[in-house]
Amino acid sequence: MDQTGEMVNKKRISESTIHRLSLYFRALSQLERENNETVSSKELAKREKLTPAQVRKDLSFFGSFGTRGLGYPVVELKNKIAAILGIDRSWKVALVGVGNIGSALVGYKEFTKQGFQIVKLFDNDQRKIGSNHKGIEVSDIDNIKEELTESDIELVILAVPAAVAQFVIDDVVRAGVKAILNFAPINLKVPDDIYLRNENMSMELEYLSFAMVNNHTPRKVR
Amino acid sequence: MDQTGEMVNKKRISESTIHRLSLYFRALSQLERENNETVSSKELAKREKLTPAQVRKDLSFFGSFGTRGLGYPVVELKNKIAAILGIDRSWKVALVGVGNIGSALVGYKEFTKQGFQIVKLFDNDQRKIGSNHKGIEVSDIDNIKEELTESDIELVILAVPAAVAQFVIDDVVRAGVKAILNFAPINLKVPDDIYLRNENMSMELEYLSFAMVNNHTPRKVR
DNA sequence: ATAATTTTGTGAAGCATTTCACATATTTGG
DNA sequence: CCAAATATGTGAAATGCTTCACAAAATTAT
Ligand SMILES: NC(=O)c1ccc[n+]([C@@H]2O[C@H](COP(=O)([O-])OP(=O)(O)OC[C@H]3O[C@@H](n4cnc5c(N)ncnc54)[C@H](O)[C@@H]3O)[C@@H](O)[C@H]2O)c1
Ligand SMILES: NC(=O)c1ccc[n+]([C@@H]2O[C@H](COP(=O)([O-])OP(=O)(O)OC[C@H]3O[C@@H](n4cnc5c(N)ncnc54)[C@H](O)[C@@H]3O)[C@@H](O)[C@H]2O)c1
Repeated sequence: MDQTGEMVNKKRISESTIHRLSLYFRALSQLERENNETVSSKELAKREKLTPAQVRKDLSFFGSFGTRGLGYPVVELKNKIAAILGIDRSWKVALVGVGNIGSALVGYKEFTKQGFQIVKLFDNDQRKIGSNHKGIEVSDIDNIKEELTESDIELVILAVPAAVAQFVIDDVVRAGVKAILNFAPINLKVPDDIYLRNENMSMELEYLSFAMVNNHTPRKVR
Repeated sequence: MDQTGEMVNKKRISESTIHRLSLYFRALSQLERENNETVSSKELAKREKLTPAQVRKDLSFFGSFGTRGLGYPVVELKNKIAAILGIDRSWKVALVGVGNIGSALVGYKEFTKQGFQIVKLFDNDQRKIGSNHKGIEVSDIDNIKEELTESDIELVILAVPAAVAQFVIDDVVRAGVKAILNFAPINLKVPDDIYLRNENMSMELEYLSFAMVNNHTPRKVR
């Protein structure tokens, strides 16, 4: 370890590589359903609109999983990637803000399949507190600190209005949660040791708008 | 123009720059609400966790909007960025798939504020066709070609199950739409002249999972 | 009016990511 | 069993993106 507490010699993996691992995982799941034993970097690349070299380079950061002349074993590689991404286990998730978007996310099967289980809901609306969504009772946001602290929830999805998002995330952080996915269109301040990702749909619409107005030729889609 | 029909000498603007323009727009909207006349690249950067140099470089691709020693005029810059992004106008949008996520998106105020107006809904579920969501009647997907062709809709949000997404997008493309925002977790095939963006929430959760498991220190949040 | 301060705009340098290209390993076909 | 074909893994080159650093311009202070 060095002074910052970081592993020395541990290669930096880029955000793009991690995102592509998700794509590989998705393609491999499909290949498995189609009963393919092996897959080449060429085929894997084609399925996610990438290049074969990119696929091989990405995988090479984590080991060598293929056989020359043959390709990669589908199921084995899928499991390896799941382990790398940390989705070879289940994560308990709490969702804060059971409104339009929050309700849509509760019970989204794809999350559960990937190991993300929403097991707790919070809101501050008296009409919602105590009500039941997909078998989960909505808790009072005022109890979030106690309820999260004594739970094994490590991840929170934040789906509250932007105006209150900073206050709510402060509570979430105080409750000891280290990873947060935020849907509010605002730059939230959190301590350095918290992993925070933002989902910003307007951004993608604006990208499309820009592309149309400017006849933009993107290097690639995302 | 060169052989490909592209403007020659038109600088390639990176995807990252375009996404940051959205962030600048958002920060400038807030600065306007706070009655700030001007803002420096330093302050703008701070508000979106970027660097001042990045802000200035991004803006410099499109012109020189600031005053040395003073900064950028808030309202003027906001309008300039809106024009660059193409959101200084209104875009008519159709949404296909009025399910969990689709319903959440209909009537999401933030979209309307940025000029994206959802004016048409499509579904294939007989129970939903004819019903009313936020004042919009749900149309039958079977009529999409005619209804879109004779409309001024230029953008489609696709919120149907992954299993049918390719068929539905084929219909959307045939109807002449050139820009699509897709929520289904699948790589859709479209002709080269179609702008397609994918919104993939699992990817962000998986990124968080990877970060936690690997003690990942990201270069920056997104 | 002048000096000190602030802040932009931008080439150039530095850094990160992607693509190339090929040695190497393995399979496939005869 | 050998030759041809296939496909990985990876340094090196190419490309792309971010940060640096500073001249130039404007403001602010005296
Ligand atoms: N609706 C969409 O399609 C959409 C899309 C993208 C992003 N978003 C963002 O997601 C967030 C939620 O949007 P929405 O449309 O679901 O809004 P919503 O008003 O339907 O839901 C917000 C929920 O948060 C709850 N809430 C409010 N204050 C709270 C607090 N202090 N503690 C706990 N809960 C609280 C409300 O009671 C409500 O249930 C917003 O930030 C919005 O900008 C929404
Ligand atoms: N629910 C979520 O939170 C969530 C999050 C991220 C992504 N997604 C993705 O968004 C898509 C929709 O998810 P959902 O949860 O809203 O599902 P859903 O089943 O609630 O909604 C899908 C809607 O599409 C309609 N539909 C089905 N086939 C159709 C067709 N051929 N033409 C037109 N409409 C058709 C259905 O009738 C339904 O109303 C899926 O691809 C899903 O993976 C959902």
